Amino acid sequence: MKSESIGNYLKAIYQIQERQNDQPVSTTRLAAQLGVASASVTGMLKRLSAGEPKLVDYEPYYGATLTEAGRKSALELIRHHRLIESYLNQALGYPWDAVHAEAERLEHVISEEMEERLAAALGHPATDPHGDPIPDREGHFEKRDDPCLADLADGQRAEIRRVVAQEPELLRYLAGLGLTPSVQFELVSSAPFNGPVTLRVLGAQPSERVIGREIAEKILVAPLHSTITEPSHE
Amino acid sequence: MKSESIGNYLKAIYQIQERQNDQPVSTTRLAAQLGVASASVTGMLKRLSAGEPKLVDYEPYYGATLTEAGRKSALELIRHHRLIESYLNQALGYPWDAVHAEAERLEHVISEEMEERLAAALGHPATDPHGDPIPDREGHFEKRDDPCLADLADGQRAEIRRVVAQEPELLRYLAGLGLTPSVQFELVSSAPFNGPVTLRVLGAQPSERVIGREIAEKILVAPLHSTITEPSHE
DNA sequence: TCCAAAAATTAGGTAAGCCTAAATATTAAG
DNA sequence: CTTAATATTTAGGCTTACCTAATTTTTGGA
Repeated sequence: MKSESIGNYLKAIYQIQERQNDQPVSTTRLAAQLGVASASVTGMLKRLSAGEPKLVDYEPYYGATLTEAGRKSALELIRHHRLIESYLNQALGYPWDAVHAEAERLEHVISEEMEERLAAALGHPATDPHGDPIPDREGHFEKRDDPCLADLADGQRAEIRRVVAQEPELLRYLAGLGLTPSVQFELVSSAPFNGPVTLRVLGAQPSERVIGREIAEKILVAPLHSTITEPSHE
Repeated sequence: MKSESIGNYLKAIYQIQERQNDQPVSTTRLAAQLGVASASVTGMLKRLSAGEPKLVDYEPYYGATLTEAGRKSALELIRHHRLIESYLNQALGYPWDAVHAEAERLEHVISEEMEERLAAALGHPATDPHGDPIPDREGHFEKRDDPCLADLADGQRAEIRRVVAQEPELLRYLAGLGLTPSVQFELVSSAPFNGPVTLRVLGAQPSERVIGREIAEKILVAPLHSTITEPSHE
């Protein structure tokens, strides 16, 4: 990687593109994600699209997309990040809300050797503590399109697969509610008008949880086959 | 730490001062250690002695010494470095010749939390894989003044305490000879005119080793009480 | 279609850290 | 004690990665 800054741009472009079906990323969006001024982004995009190797395709006033080389670099950083998060959590006992910040700095400086050793020590895990998939060394990973908790029908059972968030406060809140990957639950009800979502955590006492819609959309799940249909009251 | 570069200057000044009884460090010496031009060093020394907090005392044409604040920062980095080396070696199975390079980058980015967790995971070790002492969080550590292997008298037995080197080739060479910290040996002879040093590794088969004087001076030892006096031939 | 708001770019600046070349200080040797 | 060699600093430049302010382009509504 040319520099830490360049890596951060590539990661940001990758992540934004991922959320918007590979559409070009706007200057403003990137600036917001990176916390820098738009003018700085314009400058960097020019550099990235001019340099050798070309890391992004950039069309002024239109947007930026990663080239294959840029995608490769972004995924390598993401692999580093998620392996480090996993390692900090599993080997060093970090709580899941603290791993992101540490990984954010470490991801830029670890060697290929360290990457390999971390992966090996963890048994080559497929996901990090938040359920985010860890790309392999070639940048491949299973692309899932899990529905979010808010998409479930009332009475449906599901397992938490992934929590799309890194804010420590939110993560601590969810951990406090027992809503972490691999936990199973049954959706009780989704209030209308984007109201709160009520669910029952299987095997927890007490089991009922009520969370806001916004948060429910950040929890990705895998519906379970054995759906128990509750008698509907109306 | 203000920046990675500043950290490297502080570490370098500390290490040079250590080797020359806290005497002021010259621009040229620092430049050589850091691999930068002398003019760059002059510029940085000005910054370091002007900034708040003041990290070095700098007298143009005379030299630089660390202030108490500079020493603190340098020792924190050194603590990071040695803890990381130890961890890489013990927990991740790195060979001792590979830990330095990785630690050199990681030392600048780990948090206080990670420092603590590494130390705890290792049981708060006193030395790193090369036998270098690890300062505690306050920057305190036992200052020893171990003699080097070349200082021993013929027939004297000793234990290797520390190997003052980070070049991978040299470290691999020594590991190949079985000359690593805590290994015990008996000095057979020190050839005159700075000639090679011959020794017998206790409990090794074959046990005889012959190393150059220069290398022998990088191996610090602790003489053992039970000295066996060989019959002197002349 | 025209025009104001929003988005993006250009222009001009800053700080960190490096560089080379030129100037100056110090030191050591005759 | 002078001078040549060596050490150090100053002067002037470069790149990266930011910034703010001004300008230009695009877009969406009346």
